[in-house]
Amino acid sequence: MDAFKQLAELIFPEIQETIEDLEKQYPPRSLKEGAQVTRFAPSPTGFLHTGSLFTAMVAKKVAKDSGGVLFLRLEDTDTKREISGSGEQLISQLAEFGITIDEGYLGDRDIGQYGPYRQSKRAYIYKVVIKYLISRNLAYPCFCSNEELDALRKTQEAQKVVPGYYGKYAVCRYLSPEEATAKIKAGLPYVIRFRSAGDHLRKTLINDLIRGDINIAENDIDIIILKSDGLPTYHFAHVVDDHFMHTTIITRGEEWISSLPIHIEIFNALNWRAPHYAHLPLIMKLENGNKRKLSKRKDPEAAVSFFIEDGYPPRAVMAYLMSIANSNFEEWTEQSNIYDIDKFTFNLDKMSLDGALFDLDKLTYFSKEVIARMSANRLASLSKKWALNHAPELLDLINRSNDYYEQILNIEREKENPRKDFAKYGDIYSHVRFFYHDHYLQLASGDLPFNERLKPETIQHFLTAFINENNYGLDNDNWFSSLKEIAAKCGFAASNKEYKSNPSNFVGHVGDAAEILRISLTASKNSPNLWSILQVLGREEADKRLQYVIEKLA
RNA sequence: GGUCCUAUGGUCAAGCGGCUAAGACGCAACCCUCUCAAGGUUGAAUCGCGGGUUCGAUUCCCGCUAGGAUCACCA
Repeated sequence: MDAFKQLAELIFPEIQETIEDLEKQYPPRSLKEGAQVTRFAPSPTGFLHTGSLFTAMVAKKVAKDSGGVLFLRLEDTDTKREISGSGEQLISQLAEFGITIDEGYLGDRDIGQYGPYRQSKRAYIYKVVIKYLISRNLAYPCFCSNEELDALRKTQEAQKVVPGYYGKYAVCRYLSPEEATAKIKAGLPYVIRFRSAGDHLRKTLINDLIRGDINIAENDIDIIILKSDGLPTYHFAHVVDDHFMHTTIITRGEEWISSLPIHIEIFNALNWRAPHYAHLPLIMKLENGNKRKLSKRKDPEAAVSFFIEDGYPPRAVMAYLMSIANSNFEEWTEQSNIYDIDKFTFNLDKMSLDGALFDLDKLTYFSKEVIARMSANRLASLSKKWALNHAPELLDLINRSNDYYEQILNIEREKENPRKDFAKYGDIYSHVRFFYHDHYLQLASGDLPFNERLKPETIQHFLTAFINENNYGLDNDNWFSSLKEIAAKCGFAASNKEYKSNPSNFVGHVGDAAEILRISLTASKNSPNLWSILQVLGREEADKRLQYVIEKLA
C-alpha cells in the first residue's frame, strides 16, 4: 500500500465503502427527456429570507415546467449558527407561499431515494469521497492553527499579495505523508484541504444558464473541505450532494459566482460531470442612495415573516416575485386575469441580470389586485385565518358574526371594478370597525369632522328628516334621488352647481348632505358609498347612530 | 485592494443596427363622482461617459466610470 493510501486509512479507518459503492446506491434518476432536477438548499439559521423564497420559486418552476423534480436539502453543516426548529419553520413558511416539496427534507421526515437530505447526516458519504481524494493525494490534512492562519493573512496583506491558503503559503500541502502521519499520531488537530491544481493566472470559461459564458480565473486556493468537527464545508458538500442526488440545474444567488471555480475544480478532480448553473440576481434594497443586498437584520421585508405578519396574500407576494423573475409575467396576468404563478410558463432566459430593488409599492399593487379578485367569502375566511394568529382585535369582530363580516367585505365587490381598499389583511380592521356599534361609539365619541360651514341645527334638522323619510327599499340610484329630495326639503341645493351660483339661498348642497350622513354613520369623512353602508347596517342601527349624533349636537 | 457580475425614466423593464425608445408601478393633472377606494384620459421622466466599427448605433467592440457580489474551519 502506498503512503497516501496509508494516510487515508489512518484518517478514516471506519470508512470501508468506496465511491463506486455510493454510485450504485444512488443510481441516475429515470426521468423523461428534458426533465430537470433542481434543489432548494437552505441553512437552518433563521426565518426564510425573501431572496431564498425567490430562489425556491425559480427552482420549483424550472423543475415543474420541465416535468422534473425539486428536492430540498438542509445545509446544516454549520452547527454554530444553527437555530433549532428553523428547519421545520422553513418548510412551513415555504408551504404558506405555495412551494411544496416532493422530495427531500420535509421537517419531520425525509422522502426520497437520494437521502439523507440533511447534510449533518451525510458525514459518512463525504468521508468516503475525501478518503478517496487523500489516497490519490488530491487532498491532505492541514495542521495550521487559526492563529497561524491569521498571521498568514496579515503578512499577505502587508505584502499586498492575494490572501489565502495557496501555493507556497499552503505549508501543509508540502508535508510528506509520513510527516502528516506522525502529526496525526501525535494527536495534533487538523482539517482536510483540497489540493488545488489550478492557476489563478489561467482563465476558464464557465457557462451560466442566465448569464452565458463567464470568464473566471481558476481556483488555486487549497480550500478546507472537512472541518475539524468532521463536517464538510459548503463547497465540498454541494459538489458531493448534487452529484449523488443527480441535480441537473443549480439555481442559487449570484453571490456564488465567485466560488464557482472551486466547485468546478472539485467536480473535475473527481471526474464527475458538473451540473448546469443558473446564478440568480439578488434582491436589493436602496439605502442612502446606494443599492445593497436585502439584509435580514436591517430590513423587515427581508424575512418572509414580514409578509405573513402584515397579511399580504401569499399569492400576491409570489406574483410580485415572479414579476421580477420574468417581466412578461405582468403582461400575462393582464391577459389571463389571474395571478397564479403555477399557471405561468417561466423562462430562465428571460431573467434579468441585474439585482432588482425590492419595491413595496409594486407588491401593494399586486396585492390589491389579488384581494379585489377574491370573493367576499374567500377573503373572509383567509383574513380570519390570518387574524387568528396576527390580529386579535379583528378576530374579535369576525367572531361576532361571520355573515355580517362577509357582508361588509362584499361591499362594492361583485362588480367590474371592485373596491381596492386592502393591500393586506392588516388593512381590513381600520376599514371595517365602524360597522360595529361599540366601535362606532368609540370613533364618534370625539369631535365629528363636520364642515364648519354647516350649523349644528342644520345637521340635526337634516338627520331628523332623514330618519323620518328615508326609504330603505330603494336601489342605489333611486335611493340617492330620494336623498336629494330630503336634502332639498331641508334647504340644500340639489347640485353643487346650483349651490355655487347662489350660496346664500341654501344651507349647503347635496354633497354636504351626503357628508353629514356619512360622518354620522361612520364617524369618518371617507367610506364606501352610503347606500351600501345602509344596507349592511340596517335601519335600526342606522337610526340609532343618527339619533346619537342629533343628541350629541344638542 | 484583487477577481467576477451588471449598466434604458424614481422602480420593474421591452428592445437584439434604422422605432416619434413599448408596457407596468409610482408621481402629476384632468374627467367621473355622495367622500374614499377604484375607473378613464393625458402628462412629466430613461438609453452613464469617451472612443471606435458602420451610411447609421440604445443595440456590436474597447476603454473609463458607477453600482453590486465575493475574497472564513458561514452558507
